[in-house]
Amino acid sequence: MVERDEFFQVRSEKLYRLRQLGIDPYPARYKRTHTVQQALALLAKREASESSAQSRPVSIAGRVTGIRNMGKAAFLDIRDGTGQIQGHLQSDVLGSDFELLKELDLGDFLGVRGKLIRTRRGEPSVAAQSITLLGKALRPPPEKWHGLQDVQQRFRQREVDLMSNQEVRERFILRSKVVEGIRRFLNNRDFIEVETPILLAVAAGGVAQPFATQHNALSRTLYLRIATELHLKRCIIGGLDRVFEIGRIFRNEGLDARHNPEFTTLESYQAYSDYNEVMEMVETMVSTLATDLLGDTKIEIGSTTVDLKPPWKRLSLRQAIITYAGLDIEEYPEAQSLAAQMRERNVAVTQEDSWGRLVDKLLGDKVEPNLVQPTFLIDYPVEMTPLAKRIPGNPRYVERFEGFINGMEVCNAYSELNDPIEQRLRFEEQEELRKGHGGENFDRLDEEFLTAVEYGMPPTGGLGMGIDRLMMMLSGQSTIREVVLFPHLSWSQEDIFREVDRRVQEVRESAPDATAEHIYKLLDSELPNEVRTRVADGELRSRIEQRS
RNA sequence: GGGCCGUUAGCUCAGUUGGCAGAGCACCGGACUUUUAAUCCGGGUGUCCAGGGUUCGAGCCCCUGACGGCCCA
Repeated sequence: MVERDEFFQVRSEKLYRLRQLGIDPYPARYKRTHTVQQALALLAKREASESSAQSRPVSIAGRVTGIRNMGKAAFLDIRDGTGQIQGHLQSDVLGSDFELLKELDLGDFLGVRGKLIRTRRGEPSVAAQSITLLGKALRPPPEKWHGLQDVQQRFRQREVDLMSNQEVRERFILRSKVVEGIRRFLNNRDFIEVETPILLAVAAGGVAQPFATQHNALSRTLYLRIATELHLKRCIIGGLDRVFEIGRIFRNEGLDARHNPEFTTLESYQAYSDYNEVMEMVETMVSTLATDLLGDTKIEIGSTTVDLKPPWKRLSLRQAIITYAGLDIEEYPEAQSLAAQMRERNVAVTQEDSWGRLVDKLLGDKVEPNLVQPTFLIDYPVEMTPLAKRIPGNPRYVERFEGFINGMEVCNAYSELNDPIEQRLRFEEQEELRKGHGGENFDRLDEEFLTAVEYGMPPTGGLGMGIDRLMMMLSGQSTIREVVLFPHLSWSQEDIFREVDRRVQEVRESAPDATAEHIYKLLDSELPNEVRTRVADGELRSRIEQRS
């Protein structure tokens, strides 16, 4: 629904007047000769050479972010993606073009052609010889000094956030550079980038609930991937010795500061390697990114300083739990006895928790918050990790590590299990555990993957890294929403009304004779709680009436 | 799930003891040919989150709910 407020009205009228004057407010193209950055550089270069050479006019284009109107002259701030420059408009120079200024608003896009000058106050400017409207805005930008602050609106209308908050723009430029840096790093190490399917018959390779969707032509339920792991290993099996994928994965779980239902991961697999080499790669990669992009391995996250310089601390999971929880998991090999010990330490546990789940809770509750400086926790119990290889001589543990920074998990890696017989058994164990612990997530048996491993798989070091969490760390943000351009949010009020209207329509179509009262009663009981509680009775009734 | 804080103009925010709903920016009208969050003169544009309650009178007090932020689980 378009809001027709005062601002919209006034700007619409300007739009109409412009068209009356024969001006196209949305021209198809404009011949820009310089970006703002190029124009500024050109001016600086000319001034440095102190040549008196006559300057040629340039054409720049961008959004009008400031207007200082002096009557027969005006100064406009023009911003493009590379920077901001001032346009100096004078009525005696511009003639009829100067009339356009009356219809110009903050937020409009404008082309300015003229010579580069520096004003009396030293501001680099384009002395306009002509101006061209490139795109009229019908809504005003947010307050120019504070920008858009409302958190919900910032995420729901990220474009407004981006246009008004420079640090937000810079953060997403950094994100692009981080991804680019990872690609370059891996390419330099002879990895190739591949793309694997998102729609799958079995969402395996991780421990999470998948989203389900429907393939109409095949009459088949498909799942959105929860990991890229199994297909990447099939690439390794096929002889692509070093592969990686940076892509979106989907996990059907709640939203909070660290979780978005879709997020980006890097997974890499390297044949003839193991988790020790992957550890080396991770600490080198992350510290290289920090040095290249932020200029230092020391980064500020809130009030703490984290130093990403290698080597990172290595600590066995068992030892970490002994240190931070005062508990040796080897002394409590049964879920029941371990749970009892955990209760004594005020860790919330349930009767149904599996042993692996309990260890995971210990890790999350007692260990993770303490791992502020970069730390690799290594060697995990086999129960928690169906895809990793056992440690020779220590078969209760697998060669796995997770990297933690600032109390947050940022990566997970294994010496990959390449024994097809054991891999099948480990998957079957997961299926068994699922039967005993219905409320928990376990990995799923993927027959196509097992067949692939049966063709023979080299020893391989694999890595999964959360790009969003890496970005949180590198940009010092405490929520994932600040590093995802368009994060998922719960129902907006507009969503709620749309959903109500849709359901009203649905009922009417299936039962054309239904009375308003009947529809009300039906929807009152059938609307999902999330929706029903956010529609007042009167609102619901009036929306039903509207449709009758 | 629990605790704390918040929701007031398009945006950023004030709002006294319960007594005519405010400021800055933005916007509208006017002045102004080198400004820098331009300046000057004039104009307040509102479902004070919603619904109840107390009261002569509620933005403010009470209850319920919604939404959001932070902290805890």
